[in-house]
Amino acid sequence: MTLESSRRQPAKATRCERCTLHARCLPLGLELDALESFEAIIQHPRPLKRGEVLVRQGGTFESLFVVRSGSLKQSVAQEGQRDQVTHFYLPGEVVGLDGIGEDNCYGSVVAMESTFVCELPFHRLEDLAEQLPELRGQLYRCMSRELRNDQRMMCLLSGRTADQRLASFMLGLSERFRLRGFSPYRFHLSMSRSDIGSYLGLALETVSRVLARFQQQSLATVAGRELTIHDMEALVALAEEGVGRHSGG
Amino acid sequence: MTLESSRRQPAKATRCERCTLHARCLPLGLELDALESFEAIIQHPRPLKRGEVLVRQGGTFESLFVVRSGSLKQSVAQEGQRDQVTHFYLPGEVVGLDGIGEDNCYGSVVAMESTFVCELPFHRLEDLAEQLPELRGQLYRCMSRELRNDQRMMCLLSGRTADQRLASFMLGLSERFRLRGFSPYRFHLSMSRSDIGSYLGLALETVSRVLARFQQQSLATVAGRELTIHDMEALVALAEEGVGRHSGG
DNA sequence: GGTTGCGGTTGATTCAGGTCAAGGAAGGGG
DNA sequence: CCCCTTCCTTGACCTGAATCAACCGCAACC
Repeated sequence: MTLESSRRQPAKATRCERCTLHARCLPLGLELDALESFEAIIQHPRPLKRGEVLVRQGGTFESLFVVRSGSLKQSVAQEGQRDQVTHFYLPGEVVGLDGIGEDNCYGSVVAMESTFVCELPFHRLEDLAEQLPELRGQLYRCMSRELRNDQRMMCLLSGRTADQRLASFMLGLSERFRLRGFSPYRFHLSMSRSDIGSYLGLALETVSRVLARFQQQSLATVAGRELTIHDMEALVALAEEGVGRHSGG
Repeated sequence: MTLESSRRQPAKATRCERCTLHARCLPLGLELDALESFEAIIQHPRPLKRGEVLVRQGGTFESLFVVRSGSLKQSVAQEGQRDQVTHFYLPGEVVGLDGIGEDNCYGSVVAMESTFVCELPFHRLEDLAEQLPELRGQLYRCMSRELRNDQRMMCLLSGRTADQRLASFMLGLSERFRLRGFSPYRFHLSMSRSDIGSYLGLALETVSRVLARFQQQSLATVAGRELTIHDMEALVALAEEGVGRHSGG
């Protein structure tokens, strides 16, 4: 379900070329005129404020979204259970791939701070992809990358300790920021401890404690939501370390 | 990496229409002549014996595979850690979607019993999809279905107890067998306790104990690898039940 | 027939992390 | 300014599941 069109901003022509995310976004590799056709289908819902809903669980699937600035989380509400955070989305990442080929959306997607997105109505994107092999390739690539990420996540959730989960989480974010041209050593966590806990399958208290421990060990500093990584190598070693018999060795 | 072509069986024309899985397979919804073009690209590697490798982790991605009979598991080997089972594949399911748009395969796929597959060389499939919107749609649908399954799995792995994981697992298998025309109440587990444990993020001893408990509670009977479900409703209730504060309530 | 090895079960023990509880810091609204 | 709420931290305690270990059944093989 998209935002009501009455609230949409007047269509400003988007120039992907000028976008700082161009090198990491969906239309990557499109020729000039292909890019123009692509830009023509982009819509811009009004900016979202912290806590606002972009996609409502169970709502009709109509569009993919690309984060332009800000960040969002996807969470899944299940029968009689607390919401569970399944994804965080940073600028340049595609929201809604899991809705393709289904009528309705699997989870809700909520802004964690002021957030701008580009909206891509899926039927128009599909039409366009029919003519642009490059775009088709990009779509497949996005989806399979997400499949691999989810699998990595499944491995993380089943075999690793709380420390290792947090280390992997921090390294993952660090890498994503680095790829987007930000510092991989120092960045802002837009999600709460509770979101992190839900995402990593830990109680929020555990998240808090592990972060404190990392700080004692001089691996990283966490001041509120400002994270500074001091010892990347140690974090990598921790994240990859095998434990026990069941999860590795 | 596919099996060496020298070992391939002579190309027998495949008739998807005649296949019992037709209604649940990739070419679903193709017109007659489209179906013929599809059948033309199908190859048949020789049948796999238990333990044989269909896809080797890190090998070049070339093909998707559809299970025709038998079953396989995907497992991921990580730096200094035990292999982790990430998927089980039953007849009609598509293997290899996570390799699309990457040079090499994310995990290894191994037969758990004598298994036949149809091989679809991806570049040929892509060419064909260019002409067949229906096929494109089916590919997207498969991938997004897998994305949703992985998310469900992530939720299962982070918030649920051992009993709930096993209950969900059994119900998931039951449903998959049902959809394929087999009994949802009584079926064969082609995977070991250790595979189940790895998949569900549990020690194999825990799997064994929980199964024994289910038996005591008359929820199901497990004789070796023959599983009989006695109380489907109770299992559903167990699987959906909220626990504690962190995972629900 | 004995041996070896794998898969599975069961028991005893341990511990990582969940739960409960209390309180502090920060931000927003009246 | 205070109040209220939300987020975070820290401590005490408890428990579910991992670990360690012994053992059984069975099939393959010599």
